[in-house]
Amino acid sequence: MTKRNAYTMRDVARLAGVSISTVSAVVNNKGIVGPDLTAVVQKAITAMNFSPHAGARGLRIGKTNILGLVVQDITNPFFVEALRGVEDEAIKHGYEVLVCNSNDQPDLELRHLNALYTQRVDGVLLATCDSYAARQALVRDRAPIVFIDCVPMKAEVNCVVTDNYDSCYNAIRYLIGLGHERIAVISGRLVHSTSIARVEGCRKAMQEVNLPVLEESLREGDSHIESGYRIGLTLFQSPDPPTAIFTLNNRMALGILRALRELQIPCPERVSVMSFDDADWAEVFNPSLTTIKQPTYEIGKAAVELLLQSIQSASDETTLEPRQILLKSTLCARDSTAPVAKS
Amino acid sequence: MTKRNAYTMRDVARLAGVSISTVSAVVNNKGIVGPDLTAVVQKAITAMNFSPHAGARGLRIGKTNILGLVVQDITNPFFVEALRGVEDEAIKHGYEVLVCNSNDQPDLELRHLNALYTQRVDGVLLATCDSYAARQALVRDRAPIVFIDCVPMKAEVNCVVTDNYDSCYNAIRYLIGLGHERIAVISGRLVHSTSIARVEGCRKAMQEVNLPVLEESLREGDSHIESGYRIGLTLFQSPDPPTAIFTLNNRMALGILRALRELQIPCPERVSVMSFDDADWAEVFNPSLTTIKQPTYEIGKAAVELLLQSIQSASDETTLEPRQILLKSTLCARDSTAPVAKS
DNA sequence: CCACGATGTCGAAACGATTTTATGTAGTAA
DNA sequence: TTACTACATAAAATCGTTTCGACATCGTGG
Repeated sequence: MTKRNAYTMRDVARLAGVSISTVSAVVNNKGIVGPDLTAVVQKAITAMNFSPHAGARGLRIGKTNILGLVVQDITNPFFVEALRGVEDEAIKHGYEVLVCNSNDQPDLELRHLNALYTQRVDGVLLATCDSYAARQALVRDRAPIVFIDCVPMKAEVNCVVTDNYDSCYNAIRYLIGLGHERIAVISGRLVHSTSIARVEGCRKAMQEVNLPVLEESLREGDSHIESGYRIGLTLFQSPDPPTAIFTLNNRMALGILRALRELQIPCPERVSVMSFDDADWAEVFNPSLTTIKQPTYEIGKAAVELLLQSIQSASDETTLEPRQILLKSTLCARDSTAPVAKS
Repeated sequence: MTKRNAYTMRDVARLAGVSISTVSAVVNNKGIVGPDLTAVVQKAITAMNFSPHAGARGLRIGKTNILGLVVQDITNPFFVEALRGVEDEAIKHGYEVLVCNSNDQPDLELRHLNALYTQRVDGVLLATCDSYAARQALVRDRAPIVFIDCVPMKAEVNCVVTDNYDSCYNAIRYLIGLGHERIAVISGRLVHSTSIARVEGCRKAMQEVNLPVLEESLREGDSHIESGYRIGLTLFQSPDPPTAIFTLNNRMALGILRALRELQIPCPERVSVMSFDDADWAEVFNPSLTTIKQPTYEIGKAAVELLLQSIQSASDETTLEPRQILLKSTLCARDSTAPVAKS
């Protein structure tokens, strides 16, 4: 069905009584075909509901007009919003987007990258799930690539990320400003460059005011609700629980809140909670949640812009210095954070 | 870059000292090449990091191994979870997925469908944003199609949906069982078959117990937070406010909850809230939200299975009766619903 | 009246894979 | 030895486009 009844340029040419190359010229409106013939061809095209075969076109011109996007976890609203930015920008430039979810599995990510290469996508956007694997080597000389959110360690690559370090530095400063001294930080998995940068930012802020950086209150989660919940429970069973918790991802914040509710610990009276990543429910929550909001949509958009430049320069045979784009976040102060209670 | 350095079968053949057809036979392991030669070819393939050009292959065999997925609104977690189901199942059968977001705009949806046809995808999964437009005509004789979630009105098509009618019937019965008589229903836009079916289910349950179906408490929203909020506000400014609210989508429930908080109306003491669509925050909310949980992942999975059958039968030239698959939902009773308060 | 760009159209050769047909080489039996 | 079967490989046609060079037509200026 798919191809049986599909009309080709030859059919159109026959119906219009012109040659194939004329049809091609009309389809790609090269402007070298006379207006009367153009009209005839156009009529034939619409009559047959003809649409050119992208695969054949791609084979000939060596370009598919498809971009690949590989994300760690499509379940995370962060990546969905980035995807929107990617898609909108891609469409604007006539590209389609092949979306792959690696589900935080490096081998699946690799498989996706290989599949994208087989499809000969013109470029790849990658939110890698393992900053230590040398992914960039795998795609080198295959297709231009731009990393988003999570980038390879110590490698000069094109990437677009939030300024994680600064964001977290500011977040902790904010908590310190409220009088908190016992601050727990719950990070995502430390194989992600994002997590590492965020933790560093937190550390810096604490050290700056000579707060002891409590290793036991720096916990590594896995970005899912369960880990936040579990860590929350143990954190409050310790003899000297924190007065503020900063989760480096929004779903772990949900876990913390569940733990608090279960333990009947009032927020923000006894403990302040703050989270990286904003979400639509954050404002409606009771108490509404203080968050750091990333310019998520813009990350996707900027990444595509960078990728298209990269593709362009590759076809020009010019070399382009890898660019690192850092985007600023916003601190959304709400009700889940409050000055530390006197004890 | 993309194609400059890309090796072809000819290169592999040259390196291995065999003919192109032999390489092809090895790549598609047809099992007709001797074991020793196969080894030689394999070595050449890995040495060159060769991977076949999907476009060329597709051109020849008339199959791209790509499926298209068009959704109304990728921002809605429902579609993300369905997407996961689609992708996992697609990968399992060697397909890639081209994801498109129509953003609830019929013209954008149409544009996406045309683009997918141009790409010659082997099949399309469509969550249409307008049940009244005759989308199926547009794709007929182009590619097999399976509708998910939102289907065209009065048309015999392949589709996979939740049993919306029954789900809502049961939901309202549940509220009635708690003693509620003044029940407000907030639907999504009534151009979606889902909304229509859900409203019908609600109506049936109310009529069955001779509850007056209050047209003024049946409000049409647009599935976004704002509309829930706005409707919530007006609903409680009416002289005789409802004792229970059932939103037919989870984001509108967020809007309702915001309105309740702003108006200082306690839930569930003064009003019970219930929502279609479960979400990860629903359980953590305060009070935790009673929801109807759809088998979202399964919808995606089932849709791909159906689509692959459809593709198969199309290439067999056999005809297949359109199938409608109805999946059951689950009622998750939590704290936001309670017996009606005595006044 | 011829030479000459300019303009507009066409024919044919790619692009990289698959598949059919043809060819070659052994091995077996008459 | 010859013929015939098997089997492994080679060559060529094909899929639907794009694009380059060729060709025809025409008006203009010499």
